[in-house]
Amino acid sequence: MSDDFRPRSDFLSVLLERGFVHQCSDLEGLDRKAEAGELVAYIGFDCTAPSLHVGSLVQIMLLRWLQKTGGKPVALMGGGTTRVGDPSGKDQARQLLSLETIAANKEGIKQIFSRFLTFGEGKTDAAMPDNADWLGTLNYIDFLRDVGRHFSVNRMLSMDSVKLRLERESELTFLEFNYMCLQAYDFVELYKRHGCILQMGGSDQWGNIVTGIDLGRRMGTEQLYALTSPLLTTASGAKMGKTAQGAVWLDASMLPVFDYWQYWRNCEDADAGRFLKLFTELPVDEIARLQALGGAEINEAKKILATEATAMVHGREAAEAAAEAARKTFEEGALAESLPSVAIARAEVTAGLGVLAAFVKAGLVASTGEARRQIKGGGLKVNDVTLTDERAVIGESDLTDDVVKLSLGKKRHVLLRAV
RNA sequence: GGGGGAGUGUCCCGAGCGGCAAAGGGGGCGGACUGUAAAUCCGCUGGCUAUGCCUUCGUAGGUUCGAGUCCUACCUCCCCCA
Repeated sequence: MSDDFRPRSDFLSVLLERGFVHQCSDLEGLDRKAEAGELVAYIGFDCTAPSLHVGSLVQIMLLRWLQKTGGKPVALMGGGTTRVGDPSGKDQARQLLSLETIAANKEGIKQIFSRFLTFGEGKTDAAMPDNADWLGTLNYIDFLRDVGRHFSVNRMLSMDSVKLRLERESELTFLEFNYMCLQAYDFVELYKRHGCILQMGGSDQWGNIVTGIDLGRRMGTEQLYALTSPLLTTASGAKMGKTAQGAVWLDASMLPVFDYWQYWRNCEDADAGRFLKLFTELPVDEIARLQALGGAEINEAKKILATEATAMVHGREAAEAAAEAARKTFEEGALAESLPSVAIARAEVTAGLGVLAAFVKAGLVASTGEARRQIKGGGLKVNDVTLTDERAVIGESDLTDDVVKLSLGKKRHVLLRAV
């Protein structure tokens, strides 16, 4: 990527300015296309999970910015390719999913996208095709003859994703090996169907995308383009979007809004500015000001990051509520109504609920054994009082407005609500 | 087809003379210090109705008072030869 390139299109201006671009096959060419208007670009998402998590957020934002700057975003559902699996350097071949699971996952993912993009039939309305539509009916012989002849095995063998597997002597099945052919074919197909000339994706997709461009040239499309976003890691090098509890889901039923807000609030200082640019839509000069805050003041920036990023996914109201719950919990030590809560039968409390069982029910610990260990380490609190006796019992006297607050460590809180 | 090697705590890597709930590390969680940060230090890191019981070392059998460890068969993966 050339440093002295100055984009004229809104689309690339925003992307470059906000740190979305890792590699691009031809910035100037793409810039001209974007400037001419109605740039159609796509990103593929596989359907391996019932929802999307923070790891896909950069990609989602790319599509959102495209739409905001006058382009047409296409979110390709990999209903077909999910049945194959990307080699992508992982040692383990991906588990093959059933058709029903894939269909269900697709539904969940649609929900997420509808919060970020405007769908419809208009010129800049987003579309969500599924490559199962064309891959599913593909005839093997026809595919080999029309498409397969354009692929060079020599080239494919030299690609990092493949090379890595070969070098590690880790098995790479023919099935996986074909993944990139199908993905390349998707690009050509989307060009034909939607006039899509740009494929975006994470930096690990570079090889696959370029293969698509290449296939396009051989099959007579116009010039296609590739643009990848940087692989996101936290300042200390960990992958984004994973916590001990699992992935940071963008679906409130899989991760409470409060926890989502907390995820951003707890990012490392060094990441705050970068994340504000990528995951919020605040103006960059405003972000520069926030980023410049030093010491404890950077917490203000992180709170803004959390609220803005949460508002994007869960709506402004829910985000404000999460921010308020956090403020009450951490800054006042008060009991906030909107902490994640778990319902429990009143009778259980009346009869006296053992603390070990209570924490397991709240989902804060995985087993009574873990609860015991945490108590020993001073990690569990009931209504902000550190537990010292694992045989303690929660009774009606512990309820305030039918609620007991259970805490694991300083940050994780759940309200147990008697009903 | 023939020969050689490997599979360990359901996060990963990895030690393991027949007494093993199984060394060590990474990761994670908790505590201290801070600012709900980073770095550092300390503790924890199979399950349970718990001085006991149950389930774990690829799968199924066997030898033994006792098997992750020895024997047999099978499964999976890797290497070499054909």
